[in-house]
Formats: sequence, C-alpha cells, structure tokens
Amino acid sequence: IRSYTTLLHAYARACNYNKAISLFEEIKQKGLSPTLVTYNVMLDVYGRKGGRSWDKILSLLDEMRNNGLEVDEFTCSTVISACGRRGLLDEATKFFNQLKSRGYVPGIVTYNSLLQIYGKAGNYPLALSVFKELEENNCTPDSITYNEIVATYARAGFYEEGAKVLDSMATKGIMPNSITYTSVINAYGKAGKEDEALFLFHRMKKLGCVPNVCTYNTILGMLGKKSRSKEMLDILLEMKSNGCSPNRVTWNTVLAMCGKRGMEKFVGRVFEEMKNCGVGPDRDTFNTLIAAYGRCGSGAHALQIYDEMVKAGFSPCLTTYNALLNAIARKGDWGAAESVILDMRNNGFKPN
RNA sequence: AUCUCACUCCA
Repeated sequence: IRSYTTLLHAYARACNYNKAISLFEEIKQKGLSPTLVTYNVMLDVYGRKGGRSWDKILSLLDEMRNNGLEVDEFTCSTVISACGRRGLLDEATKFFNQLKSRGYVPGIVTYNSLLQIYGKAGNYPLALSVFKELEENNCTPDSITYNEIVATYARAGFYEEGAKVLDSMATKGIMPNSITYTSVINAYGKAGKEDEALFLFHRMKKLGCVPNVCTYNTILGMLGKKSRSKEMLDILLEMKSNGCSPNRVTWNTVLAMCGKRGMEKFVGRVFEEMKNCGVGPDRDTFNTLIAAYGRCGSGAHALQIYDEMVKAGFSPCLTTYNALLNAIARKGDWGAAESVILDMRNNGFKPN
C-alpha cells in the first residue's frame, strides 16, 4: 500500500487526477486497505481536480471514519484548501467547526490553511480572526502564518499594514523571505506606488534576500502596466545574470504589456519567442493573448487566437469569453459578439 | 509516501 500511495502521489503531482482515481479503485478491488496517507493523497486529488468533486471529498471522509482512521493535519489542511479553490468558504468553516466539536485540536498547518482561504477570498477580518484564535489556543505562528497575514493585508490594499508586519516579523524570530517581500512589493505596485515597490525590491537584495522568479514577475508586471519597457529589459537581464529562468508567468506578463495600441506586432513576436524558448502556452497564455489583441484593437487576431486555443486542446473559460467579447466590442461587431455568446452558452458558461 | 504562503489573463 505504501508503494501504491507513492504512485498515487506521483500521479497527483503530475495532475493525472483521473489516473490516480482509477488506480485508487484498483487498489481497493485488490483488497488492500488504504492508509491515512493514501486517503490524504486522494483528498488532495479531488481537491485539485475540477468539476463537482466536493461530494466525493465528503464521502471519502465518511469512508475514512468508517475504517476507523482519525484525521490529521494533512487531512484537515487538504480539505480546507479544497474548499478554498472552489470558493466554498462556508463549507470550510463548517468542516473546521465540526473537527473541533469532535475533539480534534487544530495545529498550525490547519490554521494556516484556513487563514489563507479567507485571506484569498478577500475576507480579511475573518482571516485575522483565525490568527487571533490560533494564538489564543497557544499555537505558535510560523513563517507561513506571517506570510499569509502579510499577503492578506496586501491583497486588501493595506500595503502599509503589510509592510509593518514585514518589518516586525524579525522581532518575533521569523525572518521575512522572498515570499514576504513579493507580497508587499506587489501591493505597492497595485496601489501605484512604484517607487516604494522598487525601493523594497532593492532593500530585500541589500539584506541578502534573493529574489526568485515570482519576485521578478511582480516587478515586471508593475513596470509593464506603466510601459516602462527599458527597465523591464534591465530586469530580464538581471534575471539572466542571476540564473533565474523566466517561466510561463514571466512570458504571460510580457505578453500582457504588449496589449497597447501600436504594439500589435510585438504580441505575435513575443509569443513566438516564448515557444522558441521551450515554454509552451497554457490557458492563461491564450487568455492573455486574446486580451492583448483586443487592447491593440485587433478583434480579428483575438478570434484567431481563440480558434488556436481550442485547436491546442485548451478549454475556454469565462475569462476567455469575456476577453473575446471585449475585443470584439471594440470594433462594434455585434454579430460576432452574439455568436460568441451563443458559443459560450453551448459550452455551459453563463455570462456574468 | 501525503498538507498550508507570494507572481501573469477578462470584469
């Protein structure tokens, strides 16, 4: 069962969720008893798989209980994060309260997962209440807790609060890392405080904290919004000399900044360059391309990319359709817009 | 053998 569990985990990591699910069935048919870890892996599989797998998660939890298995920190955080991905905050709260009423004492990992889903959903008062509760229960916050608090403030637009926590972490014995800095830099950038963001970026480096690809992507995105392309090139060169390879998000970020009047030529060029560098497009890349062409005023290219996206085997999502409609609306082609709406409905999406 | 934090796309 250990070997099978390892294999299940490998499938999960590779996003081969259906393979994991069928292997899990096979395991049970062979008469092997899944362990707590096996169940935890499967909960994670259903948590990451799209569609309506929440019921499946509940039935797995039932099955675990029927087999006499007690949940642990892995189980709890996995289930809570699964709720978060689906926007099922109430379900997460219910699950958490049930845990406690059954006598489970939540540990820091469970608290962290709850804090992160509330924070990500923009409910920062609730997120902060989790922090309060964990401290009251003598649970010691760790670096992830602090990073989540900083990210929660940052997302809510409270960059000063975020920066304050960043500065005070060290006094609690927890050093800010590249994740902490990236959160606050991003908050400054989103608030139009480019100077503060760049200052913090320099400060982190001066303090010996090494920026990673996410940090660089954050800076690139911020500069891109302001069309500061010269500085973007400097950043890309700095990445290169620091041995930090651009990832798909880096390319998507650069593509997004090409969505400006008169920059239409660059969209296609950057996309080609991306592929030449061995970075394959994902669904976000196609959404970015559609939006970028729309901003360039080229609805025709946007429609072309949509076809390319479908041909490449990616399923359009609501964002895709909204971006496409936006692109088409710019040229006033209501006929094309109606057919996109139709297409959207046929694929099971409701306009929002 | 398993979990929780930051970066890109429409609005």
